[in-house]
Amino acid sequence: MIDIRLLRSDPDSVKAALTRRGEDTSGLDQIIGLDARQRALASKRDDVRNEIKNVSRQVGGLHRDGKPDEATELQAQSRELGAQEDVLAAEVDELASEIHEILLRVPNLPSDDAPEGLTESDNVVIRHEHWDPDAYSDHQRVPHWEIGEQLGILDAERGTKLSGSMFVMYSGMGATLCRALIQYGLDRNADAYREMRPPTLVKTATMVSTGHLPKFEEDAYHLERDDLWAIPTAEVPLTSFCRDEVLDEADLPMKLMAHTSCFRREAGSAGRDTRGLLRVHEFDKVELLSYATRDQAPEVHADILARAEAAITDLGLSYRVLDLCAGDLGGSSARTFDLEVYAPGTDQWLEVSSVSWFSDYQARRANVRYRPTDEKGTRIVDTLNGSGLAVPRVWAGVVETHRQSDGTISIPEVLQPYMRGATTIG
RNA sequence: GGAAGGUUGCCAGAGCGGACGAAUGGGGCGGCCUCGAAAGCCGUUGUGGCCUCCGGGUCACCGUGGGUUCGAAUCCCACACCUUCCGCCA
Repeated sequence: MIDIRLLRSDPDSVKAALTRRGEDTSGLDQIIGLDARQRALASKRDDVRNEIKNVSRQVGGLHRDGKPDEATELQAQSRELGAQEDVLAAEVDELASEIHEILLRVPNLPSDDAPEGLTESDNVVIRHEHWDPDAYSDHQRVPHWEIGEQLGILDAERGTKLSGSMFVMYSGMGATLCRALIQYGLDRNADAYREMRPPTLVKTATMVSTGHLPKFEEDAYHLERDDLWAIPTAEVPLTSFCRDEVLDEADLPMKLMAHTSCFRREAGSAGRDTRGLLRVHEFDKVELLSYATRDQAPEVHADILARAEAAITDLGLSYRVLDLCAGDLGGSSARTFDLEVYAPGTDQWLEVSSVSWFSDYQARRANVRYRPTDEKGTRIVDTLNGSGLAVPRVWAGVVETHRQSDGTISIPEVLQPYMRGATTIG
């Protein structure tokens, strides 16, 4: 959630920032108007309450002093004030919730550093790593779904039989490779990130905190009977890990990581990139997340990005780094770098990590604060996160990149200890 | 799923209709004492909103949401969560 006080004091800069996203900012004037009315009425309501308190105190005193007649008189007066208060309070509450509803749907202000632009095509490729377009041989030009079928390690048909399209089943060494990637993704970050294993089903409030609700309700699986949501990423439970808590500045930056299943309905993307592992409803991912002060945020952002890159590099994969333009940023993000692995078999760049800085947008929703060591009061933390390793697309990248001329796959050295020492698949 | 008990400030814990934003103890912070420390003594110590002539004023918050009342931490109702027991279960 953006800070309504900023909107109040400097509406033009808020509008300018949101315009960079391509947002329609006409709703903001509505908020400003509602906010002014809300505050005026609230102040009136408080005055009435103050009066009621005073009168009631006097009633108590009169009873003690044995003057019940005078007390009765004052009680009538207070009752009248009470009626006024009810009317005012109802109006204030209604305005407040109206403002809150609108505000929950206003996206974060993009960082000044985020590139100008409105669509995917305006994203800036800031670098390519380990990539040489001419370095690939014909035996690497086989899409992973074909490799998976040839080697019996990916069973798309049965995945569909069990759960429908865009659900997959890994088999044999394919499943082992999944698990290896997960452990590899966790172990290599265990030096600085505390491993967590949060619930995969969460309450509505938990989804609201990250910004996944109410705006993106269609993208999430909802278990109506229990009013629980299947998390689309571990970012959701980890961001709410410290919800409604006040942290010590000394504990920041707090760095957490978790492997979870992730569930996405992918509404509106039917028929797009649906082959193989490019887009699936359920997948595994290792997520890195941090709570930080505003000053610490840039360093943490760089750290998560570096770690995500190193994990891919050590798997022998090529990738590129994108700086997302203002218009292509996720609603909660102020700045995002995407990592895209090059998959030679499908000849596509596959997004495997989104490393984002959310400023205090998510933490204001989640009410995560910290107590600065050298000043009074509390401040809202910043949150940052990124995929340490997203299994299916990395799986695809590994299988296509490391396919050898005999059709087998050579397993990257870093994964071998997690695969019972195996060096090849097939 | 059933039964009982519980939820108060940083922690423990009192309060059970009126001077309670909340006793008392512990902790933290500041000071006195001391070469220094401990002990002791004194003071101080929640969060948030709005307004502010920046001195302060005012409102809200005792699990959450409603209700009763002139007045609710205190009474009533519902719900959530925790603990224990029973049932079920990997």
